[in-house]
Amino acid sequence: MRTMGAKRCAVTLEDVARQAGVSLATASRAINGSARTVRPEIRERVERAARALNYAANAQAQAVARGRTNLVGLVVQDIEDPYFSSIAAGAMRAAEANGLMVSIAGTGRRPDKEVEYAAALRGLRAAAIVIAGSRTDDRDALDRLGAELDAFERSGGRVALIGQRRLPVDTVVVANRAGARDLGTRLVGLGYRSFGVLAGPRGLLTAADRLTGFAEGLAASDVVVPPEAIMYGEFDRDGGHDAMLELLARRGEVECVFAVNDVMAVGALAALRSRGLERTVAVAGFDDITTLRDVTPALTTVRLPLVEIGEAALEMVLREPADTPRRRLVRGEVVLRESTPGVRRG
Amino acid sequence: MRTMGAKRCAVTLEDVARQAGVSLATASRAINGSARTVRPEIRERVERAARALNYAANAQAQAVARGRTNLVGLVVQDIEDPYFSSIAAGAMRAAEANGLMVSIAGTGRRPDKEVEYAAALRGLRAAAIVIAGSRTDDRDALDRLGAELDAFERSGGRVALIGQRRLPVDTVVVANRAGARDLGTRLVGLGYRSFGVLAGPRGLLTAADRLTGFAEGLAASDVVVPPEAIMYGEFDRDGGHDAMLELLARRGEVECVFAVNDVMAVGALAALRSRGLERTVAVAGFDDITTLRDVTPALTTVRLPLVEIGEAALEMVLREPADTPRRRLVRGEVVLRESTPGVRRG
DNA sequence: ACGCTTATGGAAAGCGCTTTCCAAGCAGGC
DNA sequence: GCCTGCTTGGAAAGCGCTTTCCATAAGCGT
Repeated sequence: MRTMGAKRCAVTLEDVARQAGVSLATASRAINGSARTVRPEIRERVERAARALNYAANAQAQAVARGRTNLVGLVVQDIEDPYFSSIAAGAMRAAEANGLMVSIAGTGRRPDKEVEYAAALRGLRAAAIVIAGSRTDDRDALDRLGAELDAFERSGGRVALIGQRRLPVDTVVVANRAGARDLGTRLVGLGYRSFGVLAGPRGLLTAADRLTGFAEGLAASDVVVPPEAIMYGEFDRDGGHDAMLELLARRGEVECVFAVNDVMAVGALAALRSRGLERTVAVAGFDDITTLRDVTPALTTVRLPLVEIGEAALEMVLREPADTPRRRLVRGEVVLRESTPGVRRG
Repeated sequence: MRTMGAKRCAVTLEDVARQAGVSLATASRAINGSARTVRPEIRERVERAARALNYAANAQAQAVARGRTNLVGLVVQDIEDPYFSSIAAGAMRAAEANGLMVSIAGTGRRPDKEVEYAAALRGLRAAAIVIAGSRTDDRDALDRLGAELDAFERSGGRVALIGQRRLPVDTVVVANRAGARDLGTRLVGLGYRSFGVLAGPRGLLTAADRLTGFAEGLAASDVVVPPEAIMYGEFDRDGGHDAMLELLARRGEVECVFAVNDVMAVGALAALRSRGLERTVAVAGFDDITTLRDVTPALTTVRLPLVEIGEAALEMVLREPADTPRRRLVRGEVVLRESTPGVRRG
């Protein structure tokens, strides 16, 4: 661990107190808020001194003395991914509204990094941790995360998870399965009968839930996705692109493809375009990423209120802890656009 | 400011020391690194105790005692904006490589928020601040930011700016003007003669630089953008969309439109599409946002290595301070795609 | 005038660490 | 055997705050 070398030589509260001609205690009470009151005249003097010296209270020292922080940690997979950056934006907005600073860490989709950062945040005595996580099915990583979060909670911190509903802590549950089910139903309603799915990585529960839900939605109308039309791959744009090409190579005749997230769907669209098929094969995604709203053909998808999800997680963590984990369910809403124009069957 | 209520009751170093049967000093030396050595046998005992108690050193207390932090602050306008989230990703990557935690704040494009967060980070005794900033021409806000950063540096912190080259601190300078100039030149080379510009907000220097550079690029070939074809507006997707519509309403005949960033360009494309003109009017953007690489027609733009910019800023801030501010120049590279197919004249 | 409550300033004891400063133990050189 | 010098553990003094706990002064009903 590299740390900075410069020695700090900042203005301290003692400097302020001396300058104002009062005691340390009084200065503290006047400036940094306290149950005790200070005579207005003196408070004014202290404040003036602080301003003159450009005093900024040492938050670390305050944290040590008070035994609490105004720092919350947010752990995401990849801040560059619009899914996570929207969640982060929501969390940051809620944090700001509550006077909290947020520290963000990116795990690069490695579950063990989640544990590592959780430990770091415990060290920082963060007031809370929000993990917008991997939803892996790696039992071992999950257990270690659970243990770490447990230690964090026992030491007085609060925890909320987004999406990950397998740990006994407050969670914002995203109805991936229900959303995908709705989508499947609507697509069948549009007349599609032959489907492919770009299913993302095998171990990723989010992806698996969406696949399951989608299959359920189709099954309600007795449509099935043939196993060989389910292509696994990466969860990103290139993953969608490559999976699409492979699907095309394997089975030419699909009418409609469901990519388990928008970014993959866009990759799929690009792949189809490269074959001149972008108006022939219908494509649907999931998430309704803002930046992707202007692709052509406009993407049918399931809209998730990502910013609100981030806010909800942070607000959850701000409330008094409940004796039993809370869940807050967030549903997605199917948005049909031109990428699934529907079939006219003769 | 709202803070968490729970009192912390975490394992302390004293607990570890007692459990290991050594003094506080020894425990500290054994666990948290020190110049002094500890006999291997004792160190082992301490480490085992720490593990048994699941000890996590209180980073706040360490910071107070040591007088330094491993926290760096990153101030961006809007983490949801892919421009900033890419920069953040780069900065976070570099931070992680150096064992630093990063705290991110979003200003929502309000310059006074930058000052506010800089002050908060000074309070946190952050090792460094990186501001990916507004580049406003608001003199007053700039002065206050300068004063705050000055105080921060004097108290031992390091500062780097991205884009903002008006303050005497280390800066990653983005060659907006040169990039736009190149773009202008290339577009003229493609045969375009009649241009419009979607110029973003009036007070935003980034936007202004890109406009200026673009005009210079055209001027080299004696092409000018008529003032009434320069549309000001918001710096986002809707800003581009609306400005495009207005431009269309005002002057029907432009061949090529330059939007000062990609997000606006996509908005413009959407506006054109709504008029059936997306293949008639050429569009160029700036930034080469990853998520936007799959729009159709593929967007001609100036590629900025955003992730590297974030990394560069963080690395700058990690180096020993120089007596005179460093600048690191980052140039953009024109990428011609189908949104500017070129004109066949004659 | 008296006791009693209430307001308000200061001294000092923490908070959980790091880092002197001391002292003890031990090897080696004479 | 004594002094020097090195290693290593512990006591204690901070780091910059907050928050008791005290002390003093003022307000006030009787």
